Amino acid sequence: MADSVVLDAIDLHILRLLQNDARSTYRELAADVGVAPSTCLDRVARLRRTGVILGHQLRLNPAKLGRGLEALLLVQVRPHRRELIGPFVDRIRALPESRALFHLTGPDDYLVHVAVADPADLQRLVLDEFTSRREVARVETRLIFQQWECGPLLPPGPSPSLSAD
Amino acid sequence: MADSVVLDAIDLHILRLLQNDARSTYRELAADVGVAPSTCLDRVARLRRTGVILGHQLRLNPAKLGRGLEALLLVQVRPHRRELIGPFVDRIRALPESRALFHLTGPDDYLVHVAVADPADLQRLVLDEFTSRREVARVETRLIFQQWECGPLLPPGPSPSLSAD
DNA sequence: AGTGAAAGAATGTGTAA
DNA sequence: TTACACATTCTTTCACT
Repeated sequence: MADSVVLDAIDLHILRLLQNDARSTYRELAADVGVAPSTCLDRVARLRRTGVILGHQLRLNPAKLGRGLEALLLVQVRPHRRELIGPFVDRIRALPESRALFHLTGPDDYLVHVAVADPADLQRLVLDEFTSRREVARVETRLIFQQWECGPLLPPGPSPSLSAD
Repeated sequence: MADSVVLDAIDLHILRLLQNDARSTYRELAADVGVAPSTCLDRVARLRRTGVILGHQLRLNPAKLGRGLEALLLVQVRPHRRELIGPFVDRIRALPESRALFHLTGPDDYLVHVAVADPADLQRLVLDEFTSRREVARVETRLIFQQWECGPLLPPGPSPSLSAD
């Protein structure tokens, strides 16, 4: 499951187009890539089967949902043992405020990306859901001024621009 | 983009279902929610128009694309002035290794989520694209052991409908 | 908000390279 | 095995109620 899959120029072209707009139809993809629509269908089905494409996700605007303030919480869990971090991870993932959770190297064991209504809501979250837990030794809160998505994720290598045309 | 949007129980139900599977058909949504398919279409179109739904994103597996190592880079930019950070942000966003970029409060000005091939690739990225830049005062690298998506993003509070700005 | 029809897309089958 | 054309089925979308 962690092994690389062989992707040719057509696969990469399709992935690049789908990352621009995940709702493109197979007709549109086919026209851009220069193959038949049914071939595009086969290619995408294969990418999905081999685990390159994990799924389709809806991107929502947190501000429009009453969660206009986002923050990253750096969390130290002590002691850092399986029987404590399992329940910790489960609990954090289940919070409606949590957007993403990372287990990291370094002085902070976890980074939690949260979206809340306002500073008072953030204070409540930190006090009631983090520092009140026995295994949480320290929480450092960093507000997010602004965030950006970055370019499409594509394989590294000498020819990142091998487009099929 | 900061206009108030009022979401009723049907909107929230649709959003919850679409976050579970962004490829659900309007027929399936309609059956689950208990309205006509065309009503679902109208609701989703409105959520899209009002900016609640920002778009559909393809979720890819970085490991399958030869980027099996992910890390978070905490970056200090000195001096932290507009004429320096504008080009910095543009450059980082354009890197094929960048997945997301955050401008933060706290001692580290930026957090960059990157996906690379291996530790040597990460070392090259840090040295050639970060510490070699004059405005980058410090880079702290934290490897990602594991990461999790969290539950659906929904409005806070006991009231099923609200307005947000 | 719901109904039904027309347009369009997804998907399976057969077939040739 | 891989790509393609075609046919069938299902979905989306729009005019009307």
